Amino acid sequence: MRYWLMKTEPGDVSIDDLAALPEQTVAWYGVRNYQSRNFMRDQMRINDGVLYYHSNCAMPGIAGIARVSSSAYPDATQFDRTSKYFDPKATQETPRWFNVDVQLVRRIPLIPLKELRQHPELERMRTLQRGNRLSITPLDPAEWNFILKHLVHD
DNA sequence: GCCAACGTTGGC
DNA sequence: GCCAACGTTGGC
Repeated sequence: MRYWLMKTEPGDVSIDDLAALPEQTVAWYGVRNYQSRNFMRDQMRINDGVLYYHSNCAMPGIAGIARVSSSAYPDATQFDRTSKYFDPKATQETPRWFNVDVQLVRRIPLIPLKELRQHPELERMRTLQRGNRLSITPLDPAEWNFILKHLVHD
């Protein structure tokens, strides 16, 4: 079992949007970065833990706990000419982009980025590294445990 | 295969 | 809106 941090812009799919979706599940469409794609396609398994992160907004931080709820399959938006994620080089026979489904486990009071940076236990977290822009990053089990034990308050 | 130009990310 | 960081593209 692995753990992941997955970024979303709340203007796109916020934690509240996710909670309102059928099965509280969203296809993690639109990833167009090979490293992030490979994490989904090659390493994610059903029930992996996910920290649902709000980025590019007034208060960036962890907004909820989720889980991987499907294995990877071709991202439908790459074939959709009307989508901004359309990829003319992708075909049904050889898709380029894959996504998993992500299902909400629970919303939590937001853990702001500013707070994450205050804990030495988390200083090596990929997402906190200078210059990191990956929208999907693996988490150490120790980081996951620390966050759930010490930073999530009901 | 190099690398400059360009586009995107995302915190602030 | 700014801008640093970094990934991708494409000419050569």
